[in-house]
Amino acid sequence: MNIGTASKQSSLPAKTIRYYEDIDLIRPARAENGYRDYSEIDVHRLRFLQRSRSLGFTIDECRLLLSLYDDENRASADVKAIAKAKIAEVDRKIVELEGLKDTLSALAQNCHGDERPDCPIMDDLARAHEE
Amino acid sequence: MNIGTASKQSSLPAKTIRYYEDIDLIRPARAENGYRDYSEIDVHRLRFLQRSRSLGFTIDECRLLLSLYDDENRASADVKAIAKAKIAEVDRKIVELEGLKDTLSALAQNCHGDERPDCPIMDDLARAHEE
DNA sequence: CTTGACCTTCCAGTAGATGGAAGCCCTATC
DNA sequence: GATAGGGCTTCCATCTACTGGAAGGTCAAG
Repeated sequence: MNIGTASKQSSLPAKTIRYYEDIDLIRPARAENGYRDYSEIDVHRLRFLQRSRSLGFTIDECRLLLSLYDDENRASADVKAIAKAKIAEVDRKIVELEGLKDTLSALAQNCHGDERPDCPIMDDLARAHEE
Repeated sequence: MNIGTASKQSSLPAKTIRYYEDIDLIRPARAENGYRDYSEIDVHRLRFLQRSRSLGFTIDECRLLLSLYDDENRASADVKAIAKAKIAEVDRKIVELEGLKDTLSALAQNCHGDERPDCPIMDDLARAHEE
């Protein structure tokens, strides 16, 4: 099938699919006219990529997951380890963002937010950890 | 002062400071030998940038904040609006990451994580919203 | 035969830096 | 005066994961 069809079936933009080919994530056959020709298996891999990317795995992690996907003898523990590492990473990001939110909220709360120029947010940004 | 000193005083790598100059965020004087020569005011701006970047403001937002910083007649409401928009953005990201974490956690929990190859995580990635 | 949708390649740009190479400049030491 | 080091300069490349667009080939319908 052509890239447009593969795109619909995998929920990936055609541009992205070509890019994935560029970085050696997937290598479709070519039809005689030079068009890419995707098999059902290719589409499965594309969907696999779509799903793992949407779950926040990086391209390199996807590469690793794909190789495990291809490996009949993989241990599920290997997959689980990657997932757990990703969970920990997501957790760290959440904590970081919550800290950020608290700081910003505290600043915004103290700002009267009117026509006057004096502003605690600006003061904080300007002071910026002068000791 | 030289860039090395400005770097220490602003907690920004010299590379980053040069980059900020490249994108017109700051324009230091030049000494006769061609070295960048930072004033106290420059360092304040650098610290301002360091702090606002660390609070998650984009470069363009920093640019805007800096112009407000320079504006004696700014309204604190303008600053507060930017901060509130950023808070909302951070909130959206947190929600998104929490959804991600829940999905990943559910997958990981169902995976026995041993030597056997069968793995619910892989199954999910492979199934990937086939209807 | 033409139109329009689809496909191809290639090049550039996004955000925000960061790494490295080649080459000055400055200070200290011998 | 020579030299060694550290710091400074510019410029170019690289990273992530795409996305946009131009120029042009292909295909099916009317």
